[in-house]
Order: sequence, then C-alpha cells, then structure tokens
Amino acid sequence: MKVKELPENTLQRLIIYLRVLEYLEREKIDPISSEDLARRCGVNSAQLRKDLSFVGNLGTKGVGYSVKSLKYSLKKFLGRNHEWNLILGGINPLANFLLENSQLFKEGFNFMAVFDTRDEYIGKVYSGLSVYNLSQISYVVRNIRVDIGVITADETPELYLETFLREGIKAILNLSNVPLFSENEKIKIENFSFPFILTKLSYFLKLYEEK
Amino acid sequence: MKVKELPENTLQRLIIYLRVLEYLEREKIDPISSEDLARRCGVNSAQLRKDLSFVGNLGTKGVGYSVKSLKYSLKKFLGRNHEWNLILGGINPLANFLLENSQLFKEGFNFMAVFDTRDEYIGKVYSGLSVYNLSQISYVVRNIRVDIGVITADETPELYLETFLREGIKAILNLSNVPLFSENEKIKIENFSFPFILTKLSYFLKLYEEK
DNA sequence: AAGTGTGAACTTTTTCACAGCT
DNA sequence: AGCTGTGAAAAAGTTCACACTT
Repeated sequence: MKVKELPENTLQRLIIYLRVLEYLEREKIDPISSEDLARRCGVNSAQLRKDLSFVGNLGTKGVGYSVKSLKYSLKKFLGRNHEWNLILGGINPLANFLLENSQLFKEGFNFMAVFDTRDEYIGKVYSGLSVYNLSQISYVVRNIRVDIGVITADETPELYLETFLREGIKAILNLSNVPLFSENEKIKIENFSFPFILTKLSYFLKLYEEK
Repeated sequence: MKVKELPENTLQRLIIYLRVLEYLEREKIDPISSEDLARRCGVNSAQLRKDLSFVGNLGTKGVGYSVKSLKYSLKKFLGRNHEWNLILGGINPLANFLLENSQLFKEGFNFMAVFDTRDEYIGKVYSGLSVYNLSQISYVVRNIRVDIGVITADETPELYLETFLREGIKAILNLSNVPLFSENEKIKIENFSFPFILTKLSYFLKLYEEK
C-alpha cells in the first residue's frame, strides 16, 4: 500500500492508539488484538487495522499486536521519537501554564524562548526563559532551531503568526481566540481554544434537550 | 432539507465560522459573501454554503450574509445563546488556569464547583469555589443543574468519568492524558490534551523533513 | 483456531455547476 | 449582475468479508 496520503482522521486516531498503548504498557497488557485495542479506543476493529496499515505491517496473524513494538512504530511514524523545539508568543496565564508544564517537556516538547511585544515584559525571565521582543526574533532563530511556534497572545495573534512564518517556522499552534489560516500547503496551523471545544459539547446538549 | 444528522466536521467548521464572524463584527465588516467568509475560514465557498444550509436559509441571494444575523443564528444553533454550568474534577495547574479564566465566563461557561479525592484539598476554597470530595457529588448535583463535567485529574480520570456519568452528566471534557470513551450514544466525551495537538504538528514536521 | 491485512462494497462528505431569487 | 441554496457528480472514508499467515 502506502502512496495514499494519510487522512486527517486517521492521524487523529493514530495518536489516540499511541496514548492507549502507553496505558496498556503501564498495565502490562501485551500482546493485544485489533478487536480489544479498538474497543478501548472507541473505534471498530476494521478501522483500526486499516489505520495501522498506513504505518506498516505491524501485527502477527493469529496473534495480534505487540504493545511495545506497536507503540514504538507509532511513535516513530508520528515523529515522536525525538525532541522538538518550541517558542512561545504572548505572555499570559495560559503561557505560564504551558511553560511550567513538565508533562510537555517529558514528551519531548521543549520551550526555548518566549516573545512578547509589551515593553514591561521584555528582558525579564519568565518560567526560566528569557523574554525577547518579537521584533528581535531573527536573532533567536539564527541561534537555535525552532520547530513549532505556539501563539498564546490574545491581542494580536496575526502579528505573531506573520512574524513566525516570515522566520520560516512551518508548524504553528494557535491558542488565541481567533482562528488563523494559511494558504501555503507547506505550513501547518492547528487552532485550539477551550471555548471552541466546549461549544462542541454545548451543541450536543442543545440537541439532546430538543429530543 | 434538514433531517440528516450534522457531520462532526461540519460542526467544527460552524464553530470556526462563528468565531470569524465575531471578528468581522468587531471590524465592522457587514454583509459578507460566502466566497469572502470561506477564504477567511480556510474552506471553499460551496462547503461553507452547504454547511450553513444545515442551520437554515440564512443568506440573501445576490447579496450575501448579514454578519450580525448569521452570527446570531449560529450561536443559537450551537447552543451558545445561553449559559452552561460546569463542574471540574481534579485540582492542578490546568484546573487553576481554567477556573481563573474569565474568557470562559464571558462566553457563558460557568464553573459551579470543584471536586477532588485528596483530603488536603477538600473543604478549601479554590479560585473562589468550594472544593468537595468527589464522593459527595450527589449532594451538589441535587442542588444545581450540571451541564458539563470537566476532568483535569491526571491520576484517576476514569474514576471522575464514572462518577460524573453515574450522576447523569451527559457532556464531558476530558483534559487528562488518557483518552476516555463511552459506548453510550447519549453521552458525549471530548478528549483534549496539549501533547495530542502537538503530535499532529510533529507528524507534519516529520513528513516535511522526509521530502 | 485465531486474528491480521486488504480488495471490494458501501456510506459519507466534498465539490461542481446552475436554477432561481434579489 | 451577483450570489445563494442545492441536486447531482466526484472523491474520500468506513465497513465488510475473507484469503492468508502463524
């Protein structure tokens, strides 16, 4: 197989499989069948096998999947077998939470620098990282590899986006309340906000009320 | 039309449209064509019109959509025209961030109570809310309507899920690192974590490196 | 006997293209 | 003339079902 591009939904499910495999490893469950893993991931087993076929031939017929080696294959496929360098734009409580969150560090996502546009923050040390003026980003990017730009700024997220893209950053996590997009195929932007995800639940609740 | 169930992707896009409409309203842009709005939302205009057709006949032929009234229709359709009551399970920095986040309050998501299982937290006041023992949830649920249960606990998210469901809560936002599922069609669970969304970017970066 | 991997069938979603309203 | 709303066509994604391997 291969050749075909990975569907977005398949990518999302692969990430879930990885998470559940990590759980199974802690619980010392090994091996596991597609039936059993699928049930724990809320999908059907044909779906799971088809999804995994994008990654490779990972199972043993008549037996199932080795939890350990499937986890390893998924990590590698998802680019989670090494570390990534992040920068952050916009100091606020969410930024603070992310910088102090050791879970992200444990999982290989390392914040390298913080940017802001407000004078009172520039030059300070924030959660152990120096705060730079956004206009000085070139200096930082010249010295360290930056993989992912995280935008937390509520005020001018577009400014951070433009600046990050101008510096050649290819992957953006936008956590502001305004969704951001790029026509450029070579740029990947993920938009997330808590009101966004809660609205998915509010729609469900409204629907449920009506019935 | 109508009759057909709303696809998940359509729901997600409707939420994006709403966000962008709020932005357009602030910018005093009104009316707007499907072409223009679609471009700002990173979708194609036929897609946008088809999505909106699930909500109703909202546009004016030859003119476009009124930003103000389209925003209103979407809010109503998404259940965002009134307030929702939330409870939170598991005290930690993420819980703290959510409880202190006035944006959620402004958008109609109100935290009513906090639960934990660790004695040292019970009975304390945390971000202005009383912390109850999870085992005493029935007492709280008897006195206030609870719409959404938010799970922040890292240690035993399953315990919070089971307890919330047992109390009849229909909508769950799980922010722990273990994805949770329910077979029950009448229960809606949204799983989110920062490592999850960053993994989508790491996959993209890995792919990009390979080419 | 058990359980994967995958073509083929089926279902859903997206895009096209244009009739019809303003 | 301009732009929506929507059937119909095309594309994409999911599920079935079974050949095949251990």
